[in-house]
Amino acid sequence: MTRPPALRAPSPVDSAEVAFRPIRSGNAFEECVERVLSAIKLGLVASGERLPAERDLAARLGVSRVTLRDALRSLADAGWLDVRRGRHGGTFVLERSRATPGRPTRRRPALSIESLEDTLALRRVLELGAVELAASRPLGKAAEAALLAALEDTGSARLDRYRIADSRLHLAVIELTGAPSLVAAAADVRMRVNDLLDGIPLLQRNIAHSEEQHARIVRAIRRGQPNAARSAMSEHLEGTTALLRGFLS
Amino acid sequence: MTRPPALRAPSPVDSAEVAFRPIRSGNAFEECVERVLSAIKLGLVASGERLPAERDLAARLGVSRVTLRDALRSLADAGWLDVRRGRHGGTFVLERSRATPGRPTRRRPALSIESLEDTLALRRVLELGAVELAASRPLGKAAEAALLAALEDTGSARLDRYRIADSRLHLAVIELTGAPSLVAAAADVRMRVNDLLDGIPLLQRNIAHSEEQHARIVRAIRRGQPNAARSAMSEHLEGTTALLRGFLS
DNA sequence: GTCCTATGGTCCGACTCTGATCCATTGGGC
DNA sequence: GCCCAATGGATCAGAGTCGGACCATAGGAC
Repeated sequence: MTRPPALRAPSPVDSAEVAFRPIRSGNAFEECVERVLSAIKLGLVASGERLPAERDLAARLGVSRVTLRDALRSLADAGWLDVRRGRHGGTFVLERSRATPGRPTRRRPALSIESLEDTLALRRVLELGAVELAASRPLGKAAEAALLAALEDTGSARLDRYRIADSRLHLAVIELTGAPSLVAAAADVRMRVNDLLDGIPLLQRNIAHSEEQHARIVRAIRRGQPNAARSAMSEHLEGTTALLRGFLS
Repeated sequence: MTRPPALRAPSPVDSAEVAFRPIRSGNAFEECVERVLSAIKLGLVASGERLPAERDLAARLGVSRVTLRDALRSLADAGWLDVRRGRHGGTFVLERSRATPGRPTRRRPALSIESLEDTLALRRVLELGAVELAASRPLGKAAEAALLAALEDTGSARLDRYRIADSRLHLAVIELTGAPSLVAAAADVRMRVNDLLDGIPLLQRNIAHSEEQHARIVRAIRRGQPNAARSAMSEHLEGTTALLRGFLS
């Protein structure tokens, strides 16, 4: 079971503190960069795919086109995007050949033990709850196909692509709940976990282990077994949880 | 069990849609109003209490003092706050005598059946996960006292104050997890639920029923019984879930 | 080959928000 | 009684952001 380590006294949280937390985590430009980068890193837009047209994307993000363009240009400069004009132009996600890792670009999040436990707790709650809900709903043909495709992808992904395929699979599971807010929250927390994992080497044997667990999770969902799905997911999350605790504490 | 009604086909959710959702739900002014009002409506600052000083609050919210002041003035105009100068001045939460309900002020959220189910699903996941986690952690003296105090308050709250006391108790439970992100997410979703409940009459007999369930939840937490806590909470949430589905669908 | 259309590229005037500075009020300490 | 400290009140210059209009490019339809 994933429990906060041992019997550490529960650190109190004051709701009033939380109620007055910052309204926005940065200016519009930074948040645009963050969002688009997240979409790429979580595999929500695949390599080679086109982002929505600037006018469209700006409208969806609720941001002016000027601001969005600044963000896109900054990502293009950093080697994430390729921007092309013309009839069938657009903004395309580049193959991320790990060739431009020079610029860190990313503000590293605070790595305190508290924020680590905070992130892990939220992830556990969201992903366990979601997988349970997903397994207790009827599974449409299309949804099942998407799920299986995502599972296949993690199986065939090479080491440097594994994190993306893994994120995509987890989000595919959560999409099955049909609850957009749940997907959004899970995507956010997953980015936080990925940022933490960036500092840790990924081992081939971890992947093999993960793959068995992924298969179990998907099987339980297809069979409509919420409890089995939940416990399989719990075991699965335990892997990265232990890994992160070990490296960062 | 709280399940989406019957076997309705799962509405697909596209992660890419979710990834490009609006970056901010309004301008800085509106979000300040929203936050402060939430803190009041959720009972995070009680009637008669003082908000943090403007300079302090502005810094915490990550907003300029001018903007925050606009928001506070607007809330004072609407009868929520009393602003006083001088040595021991400040911004105080007024007794909300239900006397100023004339101005709706609040933009009513979209009441589609999808957004209702979305909100309920997220609430269920967050609150069940949180109560389970809370019950599986050691309970400090101070935390236990706070929990019992919140439970007392719901018991003695009159009908027009019940919603606040109820919210406060639920958040007190979630605070026990020690995970600020979880508290923040739960506070947000709870505001969404409260907005929905605003359109529905509150019955005395619903309250009596709720109180038994609250007692069961708190008992399970104090005894360190995660499963019991979870199922008590599940049953409890079922109440408003059925109520909302009935009225809004 | 010409035109049309979907896309990115550029600029401008208006509005919003910020950070800083200084003023006004009030109650307690000395 | 005087002064100080903690608070709200007010103003301004500058940066950030927006909405809209117009330009540039490239491929497809005819």
